Amino acid sequence: MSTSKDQQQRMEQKRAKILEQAVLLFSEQGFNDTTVSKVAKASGVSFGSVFTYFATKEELFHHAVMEPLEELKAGVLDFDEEAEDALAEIERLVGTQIQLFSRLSTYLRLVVQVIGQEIRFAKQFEELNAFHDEFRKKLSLLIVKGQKDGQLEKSDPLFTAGSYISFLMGIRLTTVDEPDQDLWEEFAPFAIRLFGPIR
Amino acid sequence: MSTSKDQQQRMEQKRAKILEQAVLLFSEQGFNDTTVSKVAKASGVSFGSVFTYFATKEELFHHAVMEPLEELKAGVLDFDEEAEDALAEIERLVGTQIQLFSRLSTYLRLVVQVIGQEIRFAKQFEELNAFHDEFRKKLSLLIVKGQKDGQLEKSDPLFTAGSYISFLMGIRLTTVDEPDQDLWEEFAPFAIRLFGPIR
Amino acid sequence: MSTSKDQQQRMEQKRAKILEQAVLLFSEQGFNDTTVSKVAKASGVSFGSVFTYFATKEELFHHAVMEPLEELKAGVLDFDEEAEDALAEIERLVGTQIQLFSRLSTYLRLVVQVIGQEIRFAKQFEELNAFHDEFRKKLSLLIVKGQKDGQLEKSDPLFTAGSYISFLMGIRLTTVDEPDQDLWEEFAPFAIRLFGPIR
Amino acid sequence: MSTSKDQQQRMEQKRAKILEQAVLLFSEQGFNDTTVSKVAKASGVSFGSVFTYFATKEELFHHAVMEPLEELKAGVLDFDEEAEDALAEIERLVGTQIQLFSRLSTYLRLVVQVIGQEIRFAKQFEELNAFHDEFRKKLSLLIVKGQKDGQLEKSDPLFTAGSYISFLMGIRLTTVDEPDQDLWEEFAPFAIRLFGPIR
DNA sequence: GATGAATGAGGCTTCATTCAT
DNA sequence: CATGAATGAAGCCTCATTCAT
Repeated sequence: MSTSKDQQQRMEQKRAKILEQAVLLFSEQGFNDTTVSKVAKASGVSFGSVFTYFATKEELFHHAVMEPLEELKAGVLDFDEEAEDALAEIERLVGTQIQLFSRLSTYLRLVVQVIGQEIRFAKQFEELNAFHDEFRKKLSLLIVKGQKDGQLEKSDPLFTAGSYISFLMGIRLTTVDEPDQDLWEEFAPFAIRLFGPIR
Repeated sequence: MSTSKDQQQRMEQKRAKILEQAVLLFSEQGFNDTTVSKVAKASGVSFGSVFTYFATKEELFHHAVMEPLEELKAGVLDFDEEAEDALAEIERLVGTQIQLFSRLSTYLRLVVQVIGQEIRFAKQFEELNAFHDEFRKKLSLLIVKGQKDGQLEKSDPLFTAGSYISFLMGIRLTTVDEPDQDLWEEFAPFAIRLFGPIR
Repeated sequence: MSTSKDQQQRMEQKRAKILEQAVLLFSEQGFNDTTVSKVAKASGVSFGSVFTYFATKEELFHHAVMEPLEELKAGVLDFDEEAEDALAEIERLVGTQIQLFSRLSTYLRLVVQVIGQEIRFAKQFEELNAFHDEFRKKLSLLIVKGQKDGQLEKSDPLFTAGSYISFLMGIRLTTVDEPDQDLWEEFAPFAIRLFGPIR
Repeated sequence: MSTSKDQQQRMEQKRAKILEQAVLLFSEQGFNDTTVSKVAKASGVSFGSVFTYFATKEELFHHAVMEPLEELKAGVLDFDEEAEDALAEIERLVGTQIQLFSRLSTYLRLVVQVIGQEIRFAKQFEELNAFHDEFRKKLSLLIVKGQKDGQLEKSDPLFTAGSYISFLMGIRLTTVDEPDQDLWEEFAPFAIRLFGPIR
């Protein structure tokens, strides 16, 4: 065994540290203004070491966008589209997701960059888009149920779901991060309004 | 008289052409990936001429962000916050503004960039933010009236207005531009829901 | 006319100067050890200016190999393959070409590099090889005539021509440039021996 | 006895393997384009191990040039400069040496690199040059004898010997390695012509 | 002795800005 | 005012060498 477990662990941590700082810097300063040197400094790693873990800056960016996506996916898709009480499930899900978006707010700023420049970041955009579609479709099933049960006003379910996602992203875009207070939660009632709850 | 009116007019046109292409390129490729040379080529102007009209690239960007803002401002603030029928005015305004956003969709992509990197583009961000505040405040007056008149459900008027703006920006962010069909209009009913219309 | 003749001429000269120094440095230090910075300094030009004239270092190398080739071609192919007295023509041509090789000795060191690394410099190698073939074929016509006329001993004409060229290149390889005396001319009699002159 | 004979032998083999691959890679790709990592991979040895056997890349190159030189020396100097029948000895020696050059063709490509950049590889060049001189001098003794005995035409013996060596190196330079057929042998008659055999 | 991660110097290339014509 | 060549700072990436395990 050439590399001990210790060694491997330290490398894993280093890689994680680099990625973490990369997400932060990319999200704040964008791809171009985030130099590899800045990432190295922020991670407490030498310039060259960044390339030990990520072959190119492009690849570093790719991983910075992709790896946290898994957590986002898990959190966002964690609802029951066949829930007995559709409206209640929607209310629950909105609360959870707004919290999630608030927590991942740094990462989401990075997502905004990718979406904002689909051509430049085509590869990453495609993946995000696929996830967007998946989410929208699953959510619209729940919406359909709510409408059938008379809990929600009629409206195209896909557009309804899309509106909700746009709203979430829009908040991310227009809300300045304030560490002390959390404004995100205030938006939950409005999110629910988008679904057209009856009563 | 060294510069005739003709000359002046030609220069005015040149400047406009450069700015137009700058907005397009900046919005598609971001600040860094948009080189002065690209702008020159796209505008059919010599490389050096760009600097005749805009002293630095930074200044070019500044004008690209600021000058179209006037049109946006005019369109967005063009409503009567003391309208007799607040809900009707809101419905009208939503329609108008969604059309406006659809039309200025290229420019708004540029706005997204600025908002997404508030630190990098602090100066421009501040101006956009000021406008955001102005819009929010004026709109909330109308919302207050609607709530008083029993046309709208109760909710913090500033947050309501903010939700609406976030929604608009969110659509801009998540909607891929499709030249042939206009999806924007589909979102109008959902925008109105955010205001909590009664009945 | 945006660029005056003067301007154009100065640029032409600058380009020539850069190329000249590039040939010299590439031939002495090889592709990798010749940095663009060295070329710039040697040419009395700023670092960036090299890229005004040659888009990449690779391109600079390409031109350094290709442009002087024309002169070499002209000089080397300047003989009459149907000459009445084939042997006399060969003796003349050997003298001329040895002088030419002596004169172009710097450039030929560069040619040696290309041939020595056919894979690395595949594109340039191919061109040199094509020229090699052309030269060999034309020369072998003259050799055939000399053999028919009983002036030369029998031997495969293509190999004979090839031997002669190898010999020339071999001299270039093994002869250290001595500015004061010219050793090249001493090799002429041996070159002629390769053709197998009778008497 | 910390290192057993077994251990020593394995190390010896490892070293040999590294050197062999180094010769191959240096000859094909040159000094700079041959990275230590490539050599390690080609030798089936870990990256760091290369430095166990050769302190620096420079030293690895030095040994790659120097060690096979011994075999070349032995083969090339293995003739009797006082042979009874000088011409017969020359004919024999040419045959042997052409075979040798054909066999060592990879190594000789490396030699070409060193000669082609005498300044960069001054140290190695000097050694090759010393050998060149030794060979030339010994060979010229045989040539002198052949001329005295009326077997060879008169000509400066040192230049004659030098011409022969240049010819060999020239073939190495201009002949593309073809694994299946051996073109080298075809050049033997021409090599002999350089010595000016009478009859 | 073997391994491969860590380091940072150095090279190519891009590009905003300057300025002579 | 228009043009585009000249400049050099700054960024990404490679790779020889070091060294801890």
